[in-house]
Amino acid sequence: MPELPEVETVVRTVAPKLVGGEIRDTRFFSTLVLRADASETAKRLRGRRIETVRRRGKFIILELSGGMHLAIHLGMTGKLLWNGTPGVHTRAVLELDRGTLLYDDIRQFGRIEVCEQVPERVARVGPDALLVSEEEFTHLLRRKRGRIKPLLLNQTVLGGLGNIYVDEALFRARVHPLTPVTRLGRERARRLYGAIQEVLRTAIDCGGSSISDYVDAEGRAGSFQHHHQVYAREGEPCLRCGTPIRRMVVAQRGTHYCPRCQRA
DNA sequence: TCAAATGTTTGATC
DNA sequence: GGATCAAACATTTG
Repeated sequence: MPELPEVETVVRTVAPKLVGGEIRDTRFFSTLVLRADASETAKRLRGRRIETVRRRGKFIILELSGGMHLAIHLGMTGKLLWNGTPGVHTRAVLELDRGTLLYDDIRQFGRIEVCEQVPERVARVGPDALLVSEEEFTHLLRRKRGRIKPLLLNQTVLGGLGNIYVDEALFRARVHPLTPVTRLGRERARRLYGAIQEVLRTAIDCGGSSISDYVDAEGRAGSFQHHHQVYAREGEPCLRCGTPIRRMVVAQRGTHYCPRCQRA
């Protein structure tokens, strides 16, 4: 489910419910999604007030009273649900004074971490893809080598992009996924920056992409999947030139592109 | 039965 | 130090 637009949507829908609330109790039905043991995690959370809820890349950060931090990464199938109904995939429950927050995760690639400081893995996340300036973005590319798609997926380089939005942004910028960053040039780097901003902003306006079962904290699906131009469109005509969209594997991820609009 | 799925980490190799 | 690649994690779906 979750790349930057989906995580942003979750944060926006869950923040008004959580901020100001107090964590009364917690329940964990899986140790897999926890980085520390359940009783220690519970102890660190009980009685804390939630002061802020924010996003950093694909992480959701809850700042709690006493300087405690709760970091949630949704992995591939994680969901936060406000006052939802617990089911077989419910891995954690936070009971607040004003309602209940469920963490559901089918595949359990997501992680919940509670510590005094912002966790190191969160601190390592690069500039946020939505907030980065054009200057910062092009400067960042100039210092790197390698192919553009793996680079954009690297969260320490740029925070928030995932497989869907990288493919969509590269298509809109007419950049081939295997293009060496060193050969991008000023013009295409600028185009890529613009495409990333446009795709992310439009996707957030749509409440994200619901490609399997993604929903926000209130159970609402997103609609950006209807605006996908290449992702999961293998064999279908390119919306710009009519050439069938191709799929290949790059960085071990399914990669969708138009062989005509995005020349190698 | 096999492949693929919105992600990250780890270890091997160049 | 980096970049690349494969494998692993766990579950569902086609």
